[in-house]
Amino acid sequence: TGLEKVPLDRHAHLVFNTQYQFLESGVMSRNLKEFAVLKDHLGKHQLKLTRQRERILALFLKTEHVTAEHMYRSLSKRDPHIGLATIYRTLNLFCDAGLAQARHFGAQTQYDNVSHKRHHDHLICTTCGKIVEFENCEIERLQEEVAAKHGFVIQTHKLELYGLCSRCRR
Amino acid sequence: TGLEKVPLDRHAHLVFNTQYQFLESGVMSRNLKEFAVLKDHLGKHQLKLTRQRERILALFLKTEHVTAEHMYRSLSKRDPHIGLATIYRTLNLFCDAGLAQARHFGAQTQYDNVSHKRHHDHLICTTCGKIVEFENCEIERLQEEVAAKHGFVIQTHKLELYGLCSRCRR
DNA sequence: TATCTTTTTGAGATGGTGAATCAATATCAT
DNA sequence: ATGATATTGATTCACCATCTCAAAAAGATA
Repeated sequence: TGLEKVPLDRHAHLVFNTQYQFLESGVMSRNLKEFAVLKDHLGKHQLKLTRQRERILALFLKTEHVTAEHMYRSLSKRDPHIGLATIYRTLNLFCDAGLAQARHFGAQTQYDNVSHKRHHDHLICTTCGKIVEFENCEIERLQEEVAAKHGFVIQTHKLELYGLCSRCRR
Repeated sequence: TGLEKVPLDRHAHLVFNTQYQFLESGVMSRNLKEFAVLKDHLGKHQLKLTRQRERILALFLKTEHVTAEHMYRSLSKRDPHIGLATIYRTLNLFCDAGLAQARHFGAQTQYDNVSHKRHHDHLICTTCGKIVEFENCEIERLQEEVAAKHGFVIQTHKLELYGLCSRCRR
């Protein structure tokens, strides 16, 4: 799903036509940074700002991670004719723009809001299914170290520890 | 794909009938430990040892990670009528037995060989899909520490770092 | 070993996700 | 306002993994 298009070199003035009034201007003013990132990406790749893209961004920024299906259900309430394909396309666009990140869970794809930097890691009991969330700075620091050693820059991570909780061990 | 069945309490003698001769005994003698784990799991859950399960295990143990499709192609050469469904079922069985671990990458599911502990963690480039395997004892030690703090004993874990490799960052 | 119960198999059907298609529509530079 | 270009959404499509079920195999029993 890569953008093959060569970036324009005339993206100095990213002024969009005033003909199109932003319906979600309230939401956007509270997410100026992300909105600017999107506009920048659109400008650089000769893409257009649409009502759908704006609405999808507004909803996307409210949550930490969503699936396309989940967004579809939410957006349909207001916008009964929004297409699921548009949501998939737009979420992939957000990935290209660096606002979102796709993660494959089971059969479904989750789109994480990159601006919510908090990643919670999980301890999962293999017997009773209990899940405990934790955070460990030291582990995160070591992860950065490992990544750097291999020339990577980390965007996000997933750490899951599977085992037996104290109750199930007895 | 959980096993709902209640474990038998008569699994003290896990002796399988000699009527069934292990076709892959050579391979199995080189993987006694994993084979024992499988037999133990089968015995505990009233499941049967079959030629297919044995062959799938034998091939599975030779590799570090496979997809069901990949195994299907390999096994079909010798066993033209092996079913893809059987491979999926058996790989999921291995996951239940703790021999394999499913990892969803893109649309497909990869099954990792857990006995290859040395290459258990992954660095994944979100742009080109490149995967680098790594190992870090210090991280594993901290994982144990975190788990202990919450009363858990770790059986296995999954650590995936997503980011940009050096090539894709340019 | 023969018999009997239970589990497993394999071929095909099914379900569900995400992407491709394309005519109609919207954006935005001029 | 106009025209070139990109986007939309209904639909179709492709793909992976699971489900179905009659036939076959495993293995407990005698």
